[in-house]
Amino acid sequence: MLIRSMNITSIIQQSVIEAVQELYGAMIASDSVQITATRKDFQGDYTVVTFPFTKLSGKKPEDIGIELGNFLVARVPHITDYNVVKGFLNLVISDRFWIDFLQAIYENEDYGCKPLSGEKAMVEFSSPNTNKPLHLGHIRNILLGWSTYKILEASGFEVTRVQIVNDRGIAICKSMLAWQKFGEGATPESSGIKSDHFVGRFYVLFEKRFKEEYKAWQQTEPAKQILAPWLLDAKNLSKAAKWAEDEKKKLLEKGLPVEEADFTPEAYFFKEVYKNTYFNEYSALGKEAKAMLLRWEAGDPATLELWRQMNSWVYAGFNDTYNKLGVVFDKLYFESDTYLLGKDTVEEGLQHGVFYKKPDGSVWIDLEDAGLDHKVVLRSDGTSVYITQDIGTAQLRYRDFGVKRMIYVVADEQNYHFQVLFEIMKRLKEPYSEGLHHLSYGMVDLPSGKMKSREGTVVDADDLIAEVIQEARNDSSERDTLADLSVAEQNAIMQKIGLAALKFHIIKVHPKKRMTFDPKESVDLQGQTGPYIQNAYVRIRSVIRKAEQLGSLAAAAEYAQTEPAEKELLAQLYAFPEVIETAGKEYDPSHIAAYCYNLAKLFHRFYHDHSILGAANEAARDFRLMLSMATGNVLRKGMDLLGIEMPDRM
RNA sequence: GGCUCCGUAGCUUAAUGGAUAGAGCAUCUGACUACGGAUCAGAAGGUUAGAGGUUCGAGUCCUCUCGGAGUCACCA
Repeated sequence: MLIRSMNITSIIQQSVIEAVQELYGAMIASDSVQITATRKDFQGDYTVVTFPFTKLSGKKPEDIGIELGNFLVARVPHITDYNVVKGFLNLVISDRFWIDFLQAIYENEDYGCKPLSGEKAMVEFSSPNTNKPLHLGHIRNILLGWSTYKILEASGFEVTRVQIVNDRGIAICKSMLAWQKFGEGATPESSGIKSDHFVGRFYVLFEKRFKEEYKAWQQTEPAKQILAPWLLDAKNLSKAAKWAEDEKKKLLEKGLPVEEADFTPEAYFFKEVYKNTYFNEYSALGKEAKAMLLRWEAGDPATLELWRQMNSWVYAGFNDTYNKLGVVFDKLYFESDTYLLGKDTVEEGLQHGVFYKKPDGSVWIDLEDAGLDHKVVLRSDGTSVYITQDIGTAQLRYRDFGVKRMIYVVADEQNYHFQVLFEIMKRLKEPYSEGLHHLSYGMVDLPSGKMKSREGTVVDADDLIAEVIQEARNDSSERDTLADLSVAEQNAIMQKIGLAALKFHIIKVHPKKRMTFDPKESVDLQGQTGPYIQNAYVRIRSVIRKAEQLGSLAAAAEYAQTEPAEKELLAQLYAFPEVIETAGKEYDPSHIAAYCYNLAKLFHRFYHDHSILGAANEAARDFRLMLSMATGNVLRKGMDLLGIEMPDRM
């Protein structure tokens, strides 16, 4: 009985340990027993690698394989046969085992998921700035965050979904100022523009006006006086020359004309070297924006009102995008509430010697023995920096929810920041410090190069979503499978297909890898795509609809001999819980994506080669129906873990 | 320059240290009076950036070189 409820691979593992002890008198650890699914070209279901046992037994790997094989067949009920190829012992599992397994799971819609364990986790994702709409980079972030939440939940955690909204600072002040100066009282309603895009336009407008102002200033006498000495330094000139070379190369690669661009040292100076200084010290617009930030910090009512107005527009727009992506949050943390947090902790840590104070009054931490650097946590004027706020926010979250695991979904440009943050939390002896994890993901590039919001080369999230849905619609119009449905029903299906294409295309890539996003490929509906997997599911639904009057499926129990295509499917279904476990342990949804694709592929092949409803006998038909139902459930669950919905028809 | 990450077919990518590196796209060839062809089967395409090393066994671990990215703020 116990054996029945245990995982077959753990049974094999345990049995191998016993075998090694009985045959060779050696104790081995369970992780030295390597068990994998047998490769397709060989006979068998599971493979034990016998190379590691050569030393302790003094025998050849082949002989060990034979001895272990005999032992396992004699001792383990469901192992019926074995064969040995070099150091690989291939074990054959009985059809009975697989058929029993299928009986046990085919109606269980939560197969693969663990019950709640009482442990709590938190996932922070999306976390946008409130000065412009969401773009492709946010989409990767959101998909990873959402999927991580789903996977952790399936792993038994109670998960809280949060974002930290960067709703304050100079960026939003730029949008506010541009609206105040140039907006003429326009609103998203009056202009008919989606409200977050509306705010984003003013951010862009600010940058445009600032550039014009800067350009004009460059012709003035003070500018020339600043430039002249810089031009005399040979080091500067060589830097400028290198910059010019790099820029020219980039243009050539993109096939853009080189002649029109300005690559003089002057251009380099004003573009790359002096821009920030100009903004901070000379710019009239810069001065106004900074003044606005000061008024905001001082709590000036009119400024706060404008700020609330602009942000509420942005939130309405964000929510619309989140809705389209099927994403919700349990709690929002606003930077305007949290940016002063952490200071008390630093003061306290200062007493305990975790931090130290420099003569100028700034407070630091020495992390050199952890392979890191010295890091400032309070400025000399006593105000806090970015990391101070993160210290306080982590503590606040622990107080709010009691979570011992916090996952931050943030791009890899902040790797160092999180290394430092987590090290600080450890030294502060926070009870959850071991459970902090940075889910770091690579930035998204376009075939034409990097996305840069200032250069207008970002892919907008709303545009992209609309585009993939339109592509699904175009493709569907060439078929007539949905003609009897209402327009609303058809639209709902198009949305599921288009989003599946987009989401799967992004989430199938390992998070850590920087990815090149080709819009043309993201709307593909064939091959290794979301719609391919949906299509397998739709086929299953269609068969089940046709089979509904058949009743009990009792004859499946009499099915005796499985076909290879069926066993491959069974073995893949059997692996589902383990895949969820791995994805959860590694915080890596791409495992689930690969799994779903492989399962769909196996099903498509099985479906093509074997008739389900027209099977030779009732036993085979019922068995195959069960197998289809189980596959459908797992596909739906697996895709749900990626945030992808399955249509019943398409 | 220091530190970190990445480099796999033309392109996008997969592979708890294990068998002949697995897919998809694109290219070429087949399979539709069909349980839904958004499918299936096949061909062709690889010195896993390069050189050493550890190991019975290396795409994976170690060292170096080359190429790309990120970071090294009293910015966030």
